[in-house]
Amino acid sequence: MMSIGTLSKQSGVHIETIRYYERAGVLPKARRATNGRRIYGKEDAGRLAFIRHARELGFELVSVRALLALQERPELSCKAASELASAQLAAVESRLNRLTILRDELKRMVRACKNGRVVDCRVIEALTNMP
Amino acid sequence: MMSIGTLSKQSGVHIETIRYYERAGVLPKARRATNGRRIYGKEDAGRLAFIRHARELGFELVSVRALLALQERPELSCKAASELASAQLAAVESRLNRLTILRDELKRMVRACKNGRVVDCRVIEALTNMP
DNA sequence: CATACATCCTGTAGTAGCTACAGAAACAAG
DNA sequence: CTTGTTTCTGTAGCTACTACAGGATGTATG
Repeated sequence: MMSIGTLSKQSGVHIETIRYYERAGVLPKARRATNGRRIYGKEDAGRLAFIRHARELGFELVSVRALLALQERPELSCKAASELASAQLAAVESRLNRLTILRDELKRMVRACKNGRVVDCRVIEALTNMP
Repeated sequence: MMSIGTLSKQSGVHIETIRYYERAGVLPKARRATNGRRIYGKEDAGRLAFIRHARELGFELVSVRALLALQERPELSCKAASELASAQLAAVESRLNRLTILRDELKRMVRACKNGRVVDCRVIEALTNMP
């Protein structure tokens, strides 16, 4: 049981953003105290942290909702859940591949620099022609 | 040497977005034909594809500019380039870690489903308490 | 109890990064 | 020369926030 301010501090998400997420439907309508203020439990902090990570990883709110749906609809058939998860999995693996390539190129540059050599940066070539 | 339409088809980036990138300064001001239309070379397609990948990976345009700067300023000292690359590298590795965790959880769910078991989804827990 | 200050509320407006459309000019085909 | 496509500039709309304004409520202190 905590206020929106406490939740904000705990999750690192701005108060305004929390209210926005409620409006946008990625957070459920918060329970209200008798004075009208929003009250949250600790599971909300988890959900919020998840949304933040997913957003930072490049998923839009539509995809975040899809991922959250996996968590919150145990009545979903195995098949439906698996299809949802598979689709997200494909997107995640594609990102992973490209991030790995980018990382390797950045690493190469830093390493070359340590050896005192002039760096030639090929981040563009590295990512341009991707599978 | 190609028109904005051809570049758009080749790169998969909308014409309007290409013009927006020029305005936003992630693409250089395009050369113009005598009739005023923009002309591009094939290096522009590469740069554009790179921007698109970087954006999909969750980098904002400010970071994209930083990455592009690495490529396009050979006059940068080894130290400066290395610092720029290191900073981006840290951001990339953080994303890689979280994406890997998310992927493993999605894989686990799909696998459990194949075995006919009811899935319990733990994507939230997986990403909530991250280093 | 009164005053002060923090926290919350709703609502609206601003920002980044696109995306879409309107209206005009230029080009290309028949 | 007409028709249709492409491009131009400019503006308006969209998503996902972010930042206020103005008001109500809560808490701490003299």
